Amino acid sequence: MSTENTKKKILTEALKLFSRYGYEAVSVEQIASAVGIKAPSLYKHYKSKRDIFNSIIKTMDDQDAERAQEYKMPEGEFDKIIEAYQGIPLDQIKAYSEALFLHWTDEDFSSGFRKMLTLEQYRNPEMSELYKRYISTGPVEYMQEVFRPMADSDTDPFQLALEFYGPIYLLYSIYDSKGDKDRLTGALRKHIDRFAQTLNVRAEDDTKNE
Amino acid sequence: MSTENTKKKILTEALKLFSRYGYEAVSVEQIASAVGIKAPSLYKHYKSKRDIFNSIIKTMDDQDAERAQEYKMPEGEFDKIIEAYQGIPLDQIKAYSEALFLHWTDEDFSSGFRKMLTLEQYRNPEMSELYKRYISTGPVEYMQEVFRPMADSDTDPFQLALEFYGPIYLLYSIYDSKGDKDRLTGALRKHIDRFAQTLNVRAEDDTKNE
DNA sequence: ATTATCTATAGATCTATAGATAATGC
DNA sequence: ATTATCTATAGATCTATAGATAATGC
Repeated sequence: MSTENTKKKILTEALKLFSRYGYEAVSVEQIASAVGIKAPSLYKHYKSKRDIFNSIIKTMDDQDAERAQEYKMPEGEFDKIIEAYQGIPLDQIKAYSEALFLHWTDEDFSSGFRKMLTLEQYRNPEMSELYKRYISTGPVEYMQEVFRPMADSDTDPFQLALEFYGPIYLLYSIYDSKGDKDRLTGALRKHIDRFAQTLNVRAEDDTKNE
Repeated sequence: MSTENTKKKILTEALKLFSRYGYEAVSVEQIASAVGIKAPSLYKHYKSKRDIFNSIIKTMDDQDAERAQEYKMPEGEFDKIIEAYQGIPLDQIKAYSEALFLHWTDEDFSSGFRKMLTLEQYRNPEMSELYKRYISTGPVEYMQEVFRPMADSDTDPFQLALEFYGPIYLLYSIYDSKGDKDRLTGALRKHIDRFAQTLNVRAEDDTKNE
């Protein structure tokens, strides 16, 4: 196998192990064994165990930047992003949410990365930040901005974001333990449909009461 | 300090560490140091590191059984429990959910236990089962049974359970990173109110369309 | 007198390096 | 000729035990 392939395989096998047992619980020997080499051979590719871990995070960062381009999401300051998303149709939010769900569950690397962050989230501020950004409060804050124009007196954006993203966040966990891709994607679609319907019903209700 | 107090302190300090770093990443010396003794002294109270871990789980099991009594929840077969809960008023669900939320976030032992399970959930089947039972699919299945009578053609119980419990499950995670108890308890209450309101609005809507 | 804690340490395991050997590429 | 892998091993750390010493309770 070529050097580059070995280096890549070390990364993916390490992620597999880290995402299951956590960084500290995985030995360099376990990683090497999964790759099919001896532990000392790893050090020709990475200068330390921590270096493998850091490379995983770097890889995710790079893929994330690529993905942002691919989805043609607005770039630049956070303020600009929000502005650009104010007029977004719900259909687009739906397609985007579904893609994101499959990304964090069905794709090996991203799914492993999410699980790894889940296991490392309480350890140190950097891991906590990454977990928040990708998986927990990040998406909530993002949806909050998306829903801001739809909010009224008794439905603040945070509440809407919570009710939109909560079930999705829970579906990640259900996927981890049961993993019926089609059923859960169906539930996700239904959830978004119902969420949109509720918003409409509420809006009509408000109009009636005026 | 008395023997029993030391034994208890070892348990709580170990849980604090396990819930932050994960079982494998915590050394016996770290636990001992948190208690204020040397590592070998631990072995007068617990026969191994794993024994401490098992005692934590045992303690949780016992507390859980006690709590079930305290809340006067129906006991016995799952079928019986469901039957007994069919006619439950939403106010009671609300109070129970709030108590459960504070239990898993605000109480040191339960909150630590939840975090520990979060970190151990992918490692082995036993931990996976406990995580599911207490935190993820367990509550979903439970709410599914509670909502079964309210379901109709386009709203299956799973969907309702997902939309009810999803935001609560997400609030655990938000609590872990931000931890504003009052604000998040408020959001929880609001969520349950809105959920109940939506059910009513939907029911009215159905009647109108008949 | 009994029991909790201590120091010392055995034995396993873990990360990482040194230097020998095998594989690969000009 | 260069580079990837191997064996051997240093040095740190980890769990757990043995036996000495200090603290506690009749």
